[in-house]
Amino acid sequence: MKSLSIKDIAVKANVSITTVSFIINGKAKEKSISEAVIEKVEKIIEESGYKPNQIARSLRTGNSNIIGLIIEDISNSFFSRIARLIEDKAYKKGYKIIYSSTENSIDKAKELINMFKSRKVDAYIISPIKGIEEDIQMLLDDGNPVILFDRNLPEISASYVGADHFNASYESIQHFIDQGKKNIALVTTDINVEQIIERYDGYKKALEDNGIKYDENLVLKIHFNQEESETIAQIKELFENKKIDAVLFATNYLAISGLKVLKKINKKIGDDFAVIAYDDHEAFELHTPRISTVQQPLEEIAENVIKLILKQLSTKTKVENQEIIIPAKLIIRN
Amino acid sequence: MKSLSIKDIAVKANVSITTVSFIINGKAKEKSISEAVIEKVEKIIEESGYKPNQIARSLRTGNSNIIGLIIEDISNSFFSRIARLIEDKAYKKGYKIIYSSTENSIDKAKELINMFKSRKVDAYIISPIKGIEEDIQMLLDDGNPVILFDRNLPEISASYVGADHFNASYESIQHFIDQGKKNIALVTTDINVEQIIERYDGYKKALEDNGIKYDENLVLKIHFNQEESETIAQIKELFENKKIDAVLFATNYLAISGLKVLKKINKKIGDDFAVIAYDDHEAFELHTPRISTVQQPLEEIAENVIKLILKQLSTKTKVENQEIIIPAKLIIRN
DNA sequence: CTGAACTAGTAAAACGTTTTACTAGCTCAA
DNA sequence: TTGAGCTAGTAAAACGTTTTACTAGTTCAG
Repeated sequence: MKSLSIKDIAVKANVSITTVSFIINGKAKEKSISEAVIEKVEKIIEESGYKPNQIARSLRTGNSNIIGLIIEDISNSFFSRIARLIEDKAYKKGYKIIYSSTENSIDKAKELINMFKSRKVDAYIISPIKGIEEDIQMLLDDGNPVILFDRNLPEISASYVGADHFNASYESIQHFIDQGKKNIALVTTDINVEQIIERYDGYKKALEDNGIKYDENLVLKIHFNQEESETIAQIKELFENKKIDAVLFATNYLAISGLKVLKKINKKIGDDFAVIAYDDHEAFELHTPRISTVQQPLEEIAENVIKLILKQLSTKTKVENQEIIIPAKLIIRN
Repeated sequence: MKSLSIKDIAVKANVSITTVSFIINGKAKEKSISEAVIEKVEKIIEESGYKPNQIARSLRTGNSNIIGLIIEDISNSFFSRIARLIEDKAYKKGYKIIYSSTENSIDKAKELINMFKSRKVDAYIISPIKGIEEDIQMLLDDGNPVILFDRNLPEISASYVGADHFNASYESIQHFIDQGKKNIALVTTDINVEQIIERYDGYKKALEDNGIKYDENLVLKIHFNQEESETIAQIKELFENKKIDAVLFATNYLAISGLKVLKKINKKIGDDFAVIAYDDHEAFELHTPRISTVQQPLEEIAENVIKLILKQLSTKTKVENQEIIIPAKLIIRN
């Protein structure tokens, strides 16, 4: 069944298309359409269930009321929670989200950007990876609102919202040291993004400031999209063959793998072995013993992302770029 | 900066818009465009980085290459994992996903359907709630491909993909009984959807078949969008005041709350108290002791959803509705 | 040498909106 | 009495494609 068009409404109401359009868009008053006509048309719209074709509208106006969200993986709870918060807030302002996962692939990320571009999304929210700087720069050059989050790209001057990874990591290590730990491991990924590097830098700096020698054997860089079984094997090897009394996991899924290893080799978390995980996860609170964690302020991140987006969307003029760094919280659980 | 249009390409190549369009759409051969022209135009497109405007294309052709996904909550790991799998498979076929969460609100669900409709999505994948039957029926009447998943709506004859909730629940209870359990509780939600009802029916039938009297005091129906603290209080009340030796949680988030309660009141899972959770969650494998779970075959569900969608999209003619029920797996962990 | 069939393309309509520029009739102050 | 300003609208262009129907020239069988 063909759906109704504005023309059908116009014919039914015996007025011009223009008039109907003005009424739909709330410009009736300003364009001096009489009350009687407004009522008549509105009634017909109501009764017929007519809904304007957004595609035609987009084509004409050049904006889509859609915000593109590009993330690493929607099934990662960090991203899915952020996505939900962003969706909620965007929805309230009449924007819809169209998302896609990059899986850390540069090609896929580039493709997604092009896809969104040809779909004329109104704004881009991107958790970027290295290697797509050029593409993002093009978006910016074309005057598109772009907000980076979670990971920054230093070469790009776009607005950015993210947690203070360096300090969170630093504090975690400091906490270990305050507890008397000496052999502190870091399990991180080899993916070359700012936020991971900052976590690494925080680790290193904290050791250094406390006069503990950095030992590269205690840093395990996991290849970012390998099978979990391999990850587990590598962590197992680290835990079994190195003298370690504390470990910081740089992401929640690494921590999950790490906890599986501990279970497997029957190593207990306790006075002589401490663990902190980056990014909270339901499993951590339930784990016995409970796992300490660095909590990113998801709500605040989402809030700020949307705030920046809306600001950019509402003013035609280029807005000053802003970098919003929000402290992360170290939650100590025992 | 204005982006390029097909017209710009046509002018540069000194051919007509039509010719360019034919080339873009791979119809050059069939429309007998010469090899020389094809090459020239393709070169210009390549060099200029021209990408067709999908909005104009959608307006003209009437399809968008977008699939609308309506779920309860993207931040629930069951849905985010399904979403990811669906996204992957759809992406390979050139479709993008636009999703939204209903939060179990009928109004929001209706609104979302309208939104997707006015965006002319090519197909709808919906995890529905009661109360939107009419709206879904309208989509079907208009000839839109619609696949329901996870939850069926008995009054609607659309294609459906989901797990066999009744049997999974039945088997879980049977397992408890085989272990000698007598006082088996069910913690479920009061949300009125097929899949939850089936889980309840399976619980009841298993008790009945084993000659155990159904006791409504052992069934706790949690209001679906209340604060977690209240949920915890209600479960605590159940665990403390009723004689229970086993409990089945009808969703993973209820199980998470339940496990928190057990931790709080220091009740141990073991020989005299058994737990099974519906829908797996990373926390369950890591929990001490590990939590047995009913695993839904996510991959298979996503696979079948996409298969049905693609089948409907590829044939213009109405496809026979299909109901695909996939067995769920009871994973016993100790 | 004719005209059917093929080659290589093109002009223009259509998709459903928004928006600009216009009109015809009226009022009313100078 | 005139013309500026208001009222209540409308016609048509434009957004960027796809697609239908057309053409002008060439080939080649009969």
